[in-house]
Formats: sequence, structure tokens, C-alpha cells
Amino acid sequence: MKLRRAFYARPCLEVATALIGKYLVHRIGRRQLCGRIVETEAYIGQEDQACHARFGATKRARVLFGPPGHAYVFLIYGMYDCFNVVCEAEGRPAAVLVRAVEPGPGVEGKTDGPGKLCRAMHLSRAHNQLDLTTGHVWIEDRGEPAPRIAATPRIGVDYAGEWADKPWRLVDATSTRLSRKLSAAPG
DNA sequence: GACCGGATTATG
DNA sequence: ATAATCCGGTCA
Repeated sequence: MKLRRAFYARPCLEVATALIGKYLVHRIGRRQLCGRIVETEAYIGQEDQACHARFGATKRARVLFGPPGHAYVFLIYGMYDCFNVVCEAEGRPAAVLVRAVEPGPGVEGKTDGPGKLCRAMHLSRAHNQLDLTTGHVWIEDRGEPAPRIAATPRIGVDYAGEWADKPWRLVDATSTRLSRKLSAAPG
């Protein structure tokens, strides 16, 4: 079933973890594109120097300060879109970036990266601020058991000082479709 | 109004 | 290792 507002109105890391194994769905007319989420990243608050809310509620980051359960989609490097879901209480800026999904029926192209999955699922900045509890893009729970989760540092945020080291990237540890392979476990 | 650099990807 | 490519944020 479709995730409701209460799901998103929780601590960002909790949401980022719970989203692994859920299904991202984009309905275009009678057509439906979906993918199983296998990789996410949490961006948490103005203190987090990797989070777009670090400069406060600017025009771009304003949606992060709004109510949970809305989409935040931004353009990166002039050519790729990144899809996030706003979480935590209104007024507390935080979001979960969806970094990889396992493609479902109807999805063409690779989905093992934030830019790639947006391209394959036809998600773009046109969906920014969309309410995921009422719109034509949503996330649903299909009642599957929770996957085994692994946590790693976030990707591409080396500029964020101590915040770059936080293990806020969550993945389905058994998935073969991550944006990067997990390092071998020590021992 | 100019300048800087990025939550990426494809290619060499 | 590096190019592609554009917008947001900063500082003037």
C-alpha cells in the first residue's frame, strides 16, 4: 500500500532505512513505472554541511523545510536530476536521496545511480514539491520482509568536513544493483 | 553581475 | 583521469 504522511514524518535515518525494499512508482497516464529501492542517503538539517539546507531556507531548499512526504528534485552538474523525499517534521529540513532501484516492469535503462534512475523512471524537476501521498508519484509497501541493511559513508560529499564521514548511506546488502559495490567485510 | 563548484555519468 | 553543462549560492 501507498506510504502515508506518518511514514515520512519520522527521523530521517529511520526513513532512509525503512525505504530500502519499498517500491517507487511513477504513474504516467495508464502506464506505471516502478522500481524496488535498494540504496538511499540521508541529508539531515542545517548543521549537515552536505545538505542543501545548510544555507537556510533559500528558494531551492525551501521544500526541505516544508511538510514531509513531498518530493525534492534538483539538477546536479548541469545534466542530471536527483530525486529525494522530504522527511521529519515541518520546519526541520531533512530529506532522503534515492540513489538506486532495481528496475521493475516497464522501466528501460539502468537505475543504479541517482541520475540514472531519474532518467529511466522519467522523474525530473517537474516533480519537485509534488505530494507523494496524493500525487502521481509515490512509494508503496508490498509487505515484503525487511532486507538486510548495510550503512556506508555518503557518496560525493568530501567537501562536507566531518559530515562526509557519517554512515548515512543505506543499502540492501544483498542487492547486485547498487551504484557502488560494498567493500568486502573485514575478517 | 561575475565567479565558483557540485548529492553524476560516460568515456579513455 | 577528465569532459560535459547549468544553476544556486556567494560576494561585490
